[in-house]
Amino acid sequence: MGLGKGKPRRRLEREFFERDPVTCARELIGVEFRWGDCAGVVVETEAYAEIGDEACHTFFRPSAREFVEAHPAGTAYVHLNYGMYWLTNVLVKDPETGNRGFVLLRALEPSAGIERMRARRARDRLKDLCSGPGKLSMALGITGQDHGLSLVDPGRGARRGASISRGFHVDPSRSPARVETDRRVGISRSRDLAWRFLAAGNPHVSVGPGKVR
DNA sequence: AAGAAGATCAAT
DNA sequence: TTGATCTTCTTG
Repeated sequence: MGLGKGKPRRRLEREFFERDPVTCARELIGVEFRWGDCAGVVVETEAYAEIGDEACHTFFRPSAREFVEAHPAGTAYVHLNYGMYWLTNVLVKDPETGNRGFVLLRALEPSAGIERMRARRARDRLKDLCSGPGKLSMALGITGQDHGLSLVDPGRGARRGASISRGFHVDPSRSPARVETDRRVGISRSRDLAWRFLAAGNPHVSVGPGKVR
């Protein structure tokens, strides 16, 4: 469906994810995320930090701490939430400062493979396809099978036969996105950290800014 | 062995 | 506002 046939695109390399999670989360806004024959522009993210953030899985899950140790920056961290929905993250590790954590993908504006997304989601309206972390994982077909896959080494990772077009792509000539900052959604600890980032005014987000208590 | 909590979603 | 659904971790 025309993927890769538009403007020139550059894949984000591992170095992009070798920084602190908050910076990464902010700078992923406006970047295209491709997954096989589907893609969307990232319009909402959240940062989670290994240290000093009680909402991060590393705070209460030993297995998450082991995952951080065992994998390089740019690895997919996919987990099942509430027994029903897969949530997609990217592992971030800054080798300079030692800052480590995750960026949660919370919403995309669909840009390719839309019919496929509609079928997976059983929804028609564009805004219902990827406007939440569980929704976007479902729309793209991301599951626990993809936990541990590299998003920066195409063709390598846990799942055999995966598409080579998995990962983040930018148009180098694009103007920087206008980004809004807000508190994170659905957490009970470390509520006060303003580590959620949104494409300003974009209708494809999960929850608009200012609506998180 | 059992219980609780959890980065959600859709229907009521 | 509530029910669905299940893995990880903690406690006994």
